[in-house]
Amino acid sequence: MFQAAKQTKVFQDVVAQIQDAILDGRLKTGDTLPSERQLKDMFNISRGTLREALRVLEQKGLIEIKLGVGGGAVVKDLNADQVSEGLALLIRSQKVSLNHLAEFREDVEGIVAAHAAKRRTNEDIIQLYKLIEVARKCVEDGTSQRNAFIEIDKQIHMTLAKVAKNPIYLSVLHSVHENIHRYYDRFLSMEERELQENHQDLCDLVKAVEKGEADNARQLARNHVQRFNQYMKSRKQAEEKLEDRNQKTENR
Amino acid sequence: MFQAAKQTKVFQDVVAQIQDAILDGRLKTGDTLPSERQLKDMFNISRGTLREALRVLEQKGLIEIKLGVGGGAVVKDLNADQVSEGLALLIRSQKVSLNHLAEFREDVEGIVAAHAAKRRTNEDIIQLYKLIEVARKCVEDGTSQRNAFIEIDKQIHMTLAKVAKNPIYLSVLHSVHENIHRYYDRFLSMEERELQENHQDLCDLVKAVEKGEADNARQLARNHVQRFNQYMKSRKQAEEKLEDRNQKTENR
DNA sequence: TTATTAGAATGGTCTAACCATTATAATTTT
DNA sequence: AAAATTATAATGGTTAGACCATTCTAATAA
Repeated sequence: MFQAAKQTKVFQDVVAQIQDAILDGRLKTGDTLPSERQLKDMFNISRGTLREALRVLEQKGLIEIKLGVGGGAVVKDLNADQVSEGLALLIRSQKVSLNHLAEFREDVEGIVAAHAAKRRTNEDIIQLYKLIEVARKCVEDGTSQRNAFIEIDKQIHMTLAKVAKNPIYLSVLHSVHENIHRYYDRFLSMEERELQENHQDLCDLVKAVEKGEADNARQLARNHVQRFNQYMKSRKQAEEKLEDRNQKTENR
Repeated sequence: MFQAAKQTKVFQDVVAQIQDAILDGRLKTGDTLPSERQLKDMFNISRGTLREALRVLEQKGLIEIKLGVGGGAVVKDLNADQVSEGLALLIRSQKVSLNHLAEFREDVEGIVAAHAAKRRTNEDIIQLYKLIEVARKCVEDGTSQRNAFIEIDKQIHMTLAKVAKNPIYLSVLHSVHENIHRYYDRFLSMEERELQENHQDLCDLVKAVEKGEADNARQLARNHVQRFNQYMKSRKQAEEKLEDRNQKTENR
């Protein structure tokens, strides 16, 4: 019902003023703010207080601070980093598990694929097929290109989110991919056959999007992600069993 | 492929150390950190640098800083505030529109309802019916209780997200509700009939969840949110037309 | 017993200095 | 003249010490 009461702390007022200027467009992406020594005089505050404000703005992802001559606070382009950071903290604090993340990804990638199928343009399709082609080459080069394939896979999914034409999905999926990676990295070693399967998945998915088959695209995307997740979970279990065994051996 | 290189700035090192302690559980929710003057000696840094670190941790939502005797940095319980703040910035910077938000909400509330139908316990159902009952009373009291109804409606949706047993949905929906509110507040004035419709929607939805009818629950949730959104959009359009007319009058 | 007041601990802010980094200009070398 | 080197100055990063504002606690007074 009510809004938070007025901020009394000086640095919060400074944060609010600069943030408003950025969000209202008075400060645009790439603009450089005056130097700290100028700003402190403009706001009539001390440098320490100003720097606390800048630190907050930096953490919010609104500015980036560069060193040296010509340095200073530069207005950043807003992206999903903040949402991502939030999710990352939730994961590290063990409020979110791999299973939660996997389920969420299945659901959302399905929806995204369906929207993409409804809204794709010719340019979108061209871009998707280009990525598919790159992925194909990775598979051809064999398992040595595993990491490259994973990267392309991610790019294809992010491109689909773009094609879905709703930036919220882009932000959210970016966060999820960024954070699910931490699980992936630990036990990722796909076999050639699995790479091929995944590539085929993506081909079918893009085809469905091209044809505008929303429901089909949804299901294919879900299956693809599900397969990926299943693979990841079985790897994780295998690793945990191994750890258990090692632990028991140590305890003898 | 690579991780960010080592942080050289002192305050970042301090942030990392305290953050790790919190996320590893060495510092628990509610714990109070030593005073700034003690901490600065422990880290062997100046108070200014320490305060920059604390500001960052505060912005991350990890600590809360209290004034006065016995004050200091208190470890906060992690919740969806950060994800929410990120989304709020995306919206205010006009990278996300009401339509985007509405679509996202329709999709996600549908999924959440479906999961809830699969995972509900008896306790969940009891809690939901209690909320439904409160909502009924609001409708009975008429349009004066409009805001109360909206609040209960939100609570029911958030409860469904809890029942879905995946905290990511809880975080994400929290963000969406928090931010869609800014649109709502401006043009919200439901008629009695509309309140009743909405209440009926919720009744049907909870019933479907109770019976475990996932697909049905998904569809009902989607419809309910869609109706809400439609209502909001038409109100918005009406307001914009009015503004246009006023503007033209002024220009004469 | 209750109300008031004084004290002390703690965060908030200020000042003034020096260090570290870096783009640019000046200088030297080739 | 061109390229490499070096100095300069602007800017963020850090430090130290002081004082103010807030708030809990305990001493004091009613």
